[in-house]
Amino acid sequence: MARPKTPILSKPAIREAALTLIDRDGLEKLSMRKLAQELAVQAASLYSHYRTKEELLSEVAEEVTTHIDVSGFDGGDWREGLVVWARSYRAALAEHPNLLPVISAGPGRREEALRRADAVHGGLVGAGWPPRYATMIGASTKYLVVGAATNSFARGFDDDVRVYQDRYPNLSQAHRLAEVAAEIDQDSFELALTAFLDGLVPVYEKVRVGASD
Amino acid sequence: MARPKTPILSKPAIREAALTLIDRDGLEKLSMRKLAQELAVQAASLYSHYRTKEELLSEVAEEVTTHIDVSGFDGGDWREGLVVWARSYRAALAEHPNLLPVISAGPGRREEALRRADAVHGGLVGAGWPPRYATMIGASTKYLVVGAATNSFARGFDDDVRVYQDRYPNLSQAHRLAEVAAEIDQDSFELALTAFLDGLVPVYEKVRVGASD
DNA sequence: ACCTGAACACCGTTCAAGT
DNA sequence: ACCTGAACACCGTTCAAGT
Repeated sequence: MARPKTPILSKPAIREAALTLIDRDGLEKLSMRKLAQELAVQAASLYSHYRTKEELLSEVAEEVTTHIDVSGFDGGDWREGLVVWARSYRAALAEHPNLLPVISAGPGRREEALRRADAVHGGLVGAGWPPRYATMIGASTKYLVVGAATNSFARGFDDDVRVYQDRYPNLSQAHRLAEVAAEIDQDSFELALTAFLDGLVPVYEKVRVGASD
Repeated sequence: MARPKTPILSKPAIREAALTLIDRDGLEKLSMRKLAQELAVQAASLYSHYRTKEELLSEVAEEVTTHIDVSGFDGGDWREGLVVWARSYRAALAEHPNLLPVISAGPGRREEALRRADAVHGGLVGAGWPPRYATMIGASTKYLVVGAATNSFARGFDDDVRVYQDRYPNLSQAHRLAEVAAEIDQDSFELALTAFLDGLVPVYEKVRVGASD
């Protein structure tokens, strides 16, 4: 049975199995051999569909980030656009935390990622930001999202941080992180996003183009 | 010559060689075998000094981050403290960009990282921020630094992004990134940091403790 | 205590061969 | 076109053995 009449594998099926394994066991544990085993196939068979492991991971990352929402710019409100984009971006990363290193490795050649970057840039320019500021603000917002995801989901503190409690007294509060980690992460992200956007307002007043007031 | 009278290896020498190879060839290319070869030794010999590759990398990361400066809080000015911390943090990451994944994997058990986290938290509380806000602001600032480093040094766009220029017209400006990447990165980081801190000021006025005015 | 040589249990990827 | 079996060139880590 070297070649069944109907193909066993397909790109979507391979991606799905890969993502399931990554979610369950972590990115480091994923190997082409284990992935093949999960699909009841030989490792070499995967290479009939994906040329490299890297290419496979890149497409999985693309799939996961498809639901990032850049429609918030449609109304012409740059602040709304950034908030919707940032929150949906963060939500996408939170759904598959083990995939974060792949996603944050950059959009690479991923079509959708480039389309979204274009929409953000265009939305900001359309709202009156000079192109150079649009670039910087797009980058800055991404910093916040990716940084928040990295620190939150990649576990910033060890599980047994309590060990250090008495040695570093000021951390006594921070150590409750282990218990209320998700809540603190969420609140920190919202604080950072709000403060950042509030801080941008006076800049906008100063540099915006097409202003008549 | 199974054991020379004076040891060939030492932890600092191993770390130095590892960092040199990481800087030169990238984190992924580093293997215990290549590292051993560089030190004119067998791979197994490294395990007399470090129990795992992970432990070695963790200590290299600790070494690289030693110069992060939290002294800015000494004057009681939280804004100055955060600026000094954030800039020196970013500078440390920029010096060894290939090591970024290891550093952003979290402080783990690294002593110095915990001491700095404590200093930041204590500095913010000392300046009048409620403990909960101190935690959030410390986290947020780290988001900015780590996010900026990830997007900047881990190459957010492909080298040959120009391919997409006509397909995504609004990216025409963003594509100059390739040439002026370092400058844009720097400016974006400063813009984000400044806007974030400016946005925090009214929050501070509202929540600070020990205020008499 | 520190290093060696050989081994174990893995990797990603290639390729002739089969249908 | 798609899958197999075997191979190649690697990995991190262990361990008895040597000094």
